[in-house]
Amino acid sequence: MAAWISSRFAAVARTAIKTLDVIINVFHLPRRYFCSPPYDYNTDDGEIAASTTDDPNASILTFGESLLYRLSLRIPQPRRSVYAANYNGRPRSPRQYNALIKVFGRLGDADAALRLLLEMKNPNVHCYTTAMDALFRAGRCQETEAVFREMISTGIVPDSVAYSILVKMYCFHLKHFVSAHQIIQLMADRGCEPDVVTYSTVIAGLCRAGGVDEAFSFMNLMLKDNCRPNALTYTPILQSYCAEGKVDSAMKLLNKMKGLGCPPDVVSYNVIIHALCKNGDFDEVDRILRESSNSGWNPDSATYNTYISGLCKMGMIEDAFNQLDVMLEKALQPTGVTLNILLALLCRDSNAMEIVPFLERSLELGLDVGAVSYNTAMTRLCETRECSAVLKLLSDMLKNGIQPDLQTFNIVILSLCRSGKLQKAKHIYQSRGFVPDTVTCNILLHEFCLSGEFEEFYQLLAEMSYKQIPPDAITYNIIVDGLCWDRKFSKAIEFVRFIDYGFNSDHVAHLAFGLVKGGRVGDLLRLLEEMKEMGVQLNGRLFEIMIHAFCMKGSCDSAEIYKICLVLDKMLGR
DNA sequence: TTAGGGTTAG
Repeated sequence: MAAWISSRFAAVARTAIKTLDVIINVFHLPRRYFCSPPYDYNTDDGEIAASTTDDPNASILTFGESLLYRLSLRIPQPRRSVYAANYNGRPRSPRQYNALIKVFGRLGDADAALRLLLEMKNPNVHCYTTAMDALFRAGRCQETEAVFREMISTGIVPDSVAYSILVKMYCFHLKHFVSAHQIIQLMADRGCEPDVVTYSTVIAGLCRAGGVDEAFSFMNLMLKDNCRPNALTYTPILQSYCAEGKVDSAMKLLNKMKGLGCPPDVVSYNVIIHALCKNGDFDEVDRILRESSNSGWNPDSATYNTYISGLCKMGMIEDAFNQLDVMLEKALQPTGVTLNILLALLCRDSNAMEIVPFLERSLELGLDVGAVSYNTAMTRLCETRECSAVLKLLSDMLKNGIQPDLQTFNIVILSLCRSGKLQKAKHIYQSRGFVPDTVTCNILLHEFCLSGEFEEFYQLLAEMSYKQIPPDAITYNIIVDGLCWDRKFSKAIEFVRFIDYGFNSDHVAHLAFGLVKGGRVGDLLRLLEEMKEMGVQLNGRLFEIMIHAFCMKGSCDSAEIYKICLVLDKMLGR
């Protein structure tokens, strides 16, 4: 066994060294950056040292203070470079305003986009629609419509772009296709003909909602209205087929598209290549790439990122590096996504201490390091219980003007919980402007259970309901665990009966574990009897979990063994 | 009008 572990370790180490070599070569990183001593951060009580700021004389901020200060800036400051590079301080013409509104919309900063629109004297239709799009991207539907109405009230006649954004909102966020259709009819009535983008938006929305048949029906309507589809109209359909595992149907449609007058473009091929990679069908990917020039398309960085990522996921690291070479030989630039794929590999195979200097150097080189890169690194550091390093990276993100996303904060909260700093985790959750999701709540609920803070546990559940944060299967399991740990066994049983109309095997497993651990074998036997009467299948996995619970409980003396036999009898239907 | 809306990779 020792020899096997030793050889396995050697293989992992070789892969890690190779990964690092490739990253260093691709991004032209001097090797010394990977030999530097561990980065300097304060390991005491989650404080971030002032060395993370530019001012060497700055006082030491606690993590909470530093974070609260940042979070209190509800509206992120505009990136200076955006202004400086383009407009020497302020936008002047409507076109400049529009470009800037678009930038903020893409950065997810709808407030900044809206502020710019409001400071304009006479915004035109372009500026209004770009601001609408920024609000749509931030999920702020009511305000999107409000800007649309405001535009009309100023006497501007909405064009197909403005209507298409409303259609997009109804399809993607509200999933109300009847309203989307009504808008299309309304615009036609008002003399504004829906174009290929308007129709393609609906088709993409229907596909996202799982309605491929409806998408085809809608395409017939589009053809009836003399609007010709293009590659962008068909690509969401290809995507849906692939998501349903119907890669053959996707391939057939792809081959049919040329004859339909809209040859597939690089994105259409990328969708197919992604599906083939997921199935491990790399021979077919090779064939498609070999024939690309004859088929009238050129692979781009996304094509190779998809391929390289697929190979990495299948553990084919050598092949992945070979494709990276091909990509670079074709003079395709490695993107932020390439960086993230390699970073994920580095996180998997290398020492966690290499990750921070790697990110720092990537930034220095001007690589497209974004929230995803930091999240990948922080997840790894959270797994290795390096909470201080996670906080250091959060600090770096803020310092470098990279907007943390919800996933970033969830990783930080998890990391704080795992290192016993529940108060600081709660501090983030309660910060002004922080919008938690199901994952945030699951992390905290689980932690409240572990630390026996049941009052907080029930309060958070009430908040989830109040804030309309939907629970998922993990939340249900945590609730079952929590009720059992709080010795509210009857409520736990009642709850499992209630979820999904009764006795989901995953939740039952949690309940069985809690009942055994709480010494409520009688309740468990009655539960198993009830399930049997209802025709619910009792599987071996459930029994394994219960035996595990008995073992965890210890004291496997004759009385406990007797109880196990009772449970086994019940399972076997005796 | 060389501005604004629909498809892909982590």
